[in-house]
Amino acid sequence: MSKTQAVSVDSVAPLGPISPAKARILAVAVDLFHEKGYERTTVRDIAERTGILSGSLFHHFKSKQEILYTAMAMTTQAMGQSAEAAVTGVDDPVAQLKALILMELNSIHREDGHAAYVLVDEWRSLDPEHAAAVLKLRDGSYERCWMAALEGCADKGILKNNPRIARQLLRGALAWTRTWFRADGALTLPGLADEVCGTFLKS
Amino acid sequence: MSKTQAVSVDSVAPLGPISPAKARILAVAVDLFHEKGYERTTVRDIAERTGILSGSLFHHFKSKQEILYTAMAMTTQAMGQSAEAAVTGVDDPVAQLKALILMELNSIHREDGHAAYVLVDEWRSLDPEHAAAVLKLRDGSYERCWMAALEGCADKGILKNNPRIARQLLRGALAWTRTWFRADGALTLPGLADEVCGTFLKS
Amino acid sequence: MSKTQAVSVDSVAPLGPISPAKARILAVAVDLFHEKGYERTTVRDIAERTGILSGSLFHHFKSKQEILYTAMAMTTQAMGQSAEAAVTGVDDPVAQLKALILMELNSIHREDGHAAYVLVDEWRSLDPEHAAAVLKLRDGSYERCWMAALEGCADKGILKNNPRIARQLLRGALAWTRTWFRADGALTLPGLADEVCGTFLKS
Amino acid sequence: MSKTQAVSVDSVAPLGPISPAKARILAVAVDLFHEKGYERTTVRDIAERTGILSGSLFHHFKSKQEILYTAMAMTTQAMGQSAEAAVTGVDDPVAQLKALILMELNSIHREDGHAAYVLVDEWRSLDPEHAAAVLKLRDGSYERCWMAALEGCADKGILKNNPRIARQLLRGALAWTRTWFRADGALTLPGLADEVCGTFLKS
DNA sequence: TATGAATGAGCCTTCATTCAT
DNA sequence: GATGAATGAAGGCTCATTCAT
Repeated sequence: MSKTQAVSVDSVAPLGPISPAKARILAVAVDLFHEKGYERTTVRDIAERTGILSGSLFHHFKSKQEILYTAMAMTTQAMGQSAEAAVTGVDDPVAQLKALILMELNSIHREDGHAAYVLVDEWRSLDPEHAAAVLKLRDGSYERCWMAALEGCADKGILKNNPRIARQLLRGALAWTRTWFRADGALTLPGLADEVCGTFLKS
Repeated sequence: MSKTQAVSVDSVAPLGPISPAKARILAVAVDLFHEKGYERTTVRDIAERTGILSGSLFHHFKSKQEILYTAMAMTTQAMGQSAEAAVTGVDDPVAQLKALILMELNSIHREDGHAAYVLVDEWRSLDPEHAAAVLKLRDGSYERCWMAALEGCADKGILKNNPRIARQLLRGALAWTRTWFRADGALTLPGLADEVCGTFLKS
Repeated sequence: MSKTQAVSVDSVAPLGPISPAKARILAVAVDLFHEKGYERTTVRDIAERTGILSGSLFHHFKSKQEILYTAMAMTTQAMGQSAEAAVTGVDDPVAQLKALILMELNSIHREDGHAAYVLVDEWRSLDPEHAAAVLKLRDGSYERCWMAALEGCADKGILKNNPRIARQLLRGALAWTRTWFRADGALTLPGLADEVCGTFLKS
Repeated sequence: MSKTQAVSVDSVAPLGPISPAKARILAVAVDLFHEKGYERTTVRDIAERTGILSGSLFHHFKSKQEILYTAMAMTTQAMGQSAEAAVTGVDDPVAQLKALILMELNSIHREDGHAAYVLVDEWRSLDPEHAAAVLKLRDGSYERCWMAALEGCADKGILKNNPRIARQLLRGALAWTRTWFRADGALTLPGLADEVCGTFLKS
């Protein structure tokens, strides 16, 4: 996917250090993007909820777009690290897969932030250059973990689909849980993870 | 979901007759929404590509929002009819499920319009009242077909998941294909439909 | 006043014959202008309440402005005739004055139309040329009657003010009654007319 | 009048502090409303004459309507204060009445602003809620002064009419002077005030 | 005469961004 | 770093008027 992009990534500034002020702005922005969407969230909304004035935002980010990009890039990095952590020291590909599914579900449904939502829902609001930069981050780490686990399962002959296709079907199915899943007595996040894992593996 | 909505649907005008002019505007709008998203599409964009002036749009639709609503409602109705057609005369629940999966994939990937994309991607741009009206349309027909097929499979003991969960996982997985699936020699739409169907059924 | 206007009246078409259709449109327009004001009344409002479509209005009047002008000019003419009728055969200037005051009050407060309101309230919405034409109509007949009565009173030494000033004070006082006077047991229109007349004459 | 209004005043923001920028905008707006009327004055007109761009207006006022409301409310307050000042320390009700008449005429005909014109002429352009708020301001102070003076005259038996009616007739007569009175050698504002006062009192 | 789609200028308002203080 | 007034380009929508049918 990213290989077919003709867009240069060089013009996108790398993720600099995140000061506490920046972090607060990002947290607010992510919540707001989740509530109303990027386009309908104004820079004033973000400033107001952060407790500063709109002009001050631009001392921290040079544009609204950069806020979105930073949020997505950070989330991507964080999820990459979570993925690495989830599979580190786990040899069994089935266990790896189960861990990754649970990790992705946790990212989506965690209560203290909506960064993973934004990563899916606001993709189209990201400029092509920024999108390419985020994709590059994602493919480097997060997706590598997934493909390793899936290919491990395939090698053992227990994956129902081709690993590439399985990955895409899984991604869609998991991302969509944000619209319907609510933890309750009957179904917990780990329970859902097990169920999804079982679906994609031969029983 | 729709049951917990406090929003009244009564204020939303029912879908009136679609004149040729309206149909042309809708087709253009759907393409544009797909290309750039609802928010970034201006009424002037729509008018220009339709070949009329922006003021003329408002003879046919009383607001930009109504264009979105009409497009979504029409697509929902059309998909409901396609779903009914797909299962009519088919008794075997597995065959029904296969037909519905293929039908949904066809809706998403048809070349002459992007209405199904819009139905998924622009959901958040729809006012609560309009959203409730569309949901009502969808639950009445389209989702009923799906649940009948899935429950049929479950009754025969060959569905891997609870029907409700299966439906949601399937919906996410299928909708997401819009971002990665491109028909080529190796994988056709019916081939993908078979593969997805097989994933969710015990082999 | 009209003498100092440099505006030519020639460009304003004289009042042609008023067909029944025109009359109905005018009646509706006057009511609407009274309810919402000229600017806030749309040509579609007028058409709708008349029971025709907006395009059809322009077969009867060549512009919205012409509707206003026609309504004002007709009202002016009608009030001129009422004034002539009120003083015809009356010799005593005090009786004339009383009759004119009552006539003006009746015009303002009649129940079957709001033409006199419009004449006062929408003056500023009238183009200078049309305004000059209406003024000319008014000065020719209506105001002549008033001045004759007031000068008659002055000649008898019973008018408190200079006739020109008295006329202006009276006009303002009477026009303003539209905002506060409501007929009830205590105060009728003839009663008010008597009271006003008494105010401006030495007792 | 205001008692029969069902409109709540609570939703109307109280008059905040008037910054110099706001004051300049208001002065310009009032002049423009006087020249062309509220409806025909565009926010671009106001901005241009103020020397700013149209977008900047909305830093100071949240809508065009709020500009009108603020102008009217300020004028109402100012006239209330003028009225209090005019009668303070004056015991004789005739002198009070004379002072109030002159004060009202001065407000209407002052050369440095047309606020009092706007107060009368653009009443109908004011939203019902804002109108109720202005009425409340007016009845609290301005009208109280008038009624006190008129009732004082009535108690002495020298007022020709019932005080309520006298007030309304006076208001109409004085407001209308804006259309015809021009100070010249023959008639000055104080001269006119005397004349009007004499009209309403028994000689 | 009536219709109603189309016109196109114009309106109020929003909003990301800049910059002097 | 923070402020908040100012910018100026759009944006959605309105509306008097025209005209082919």
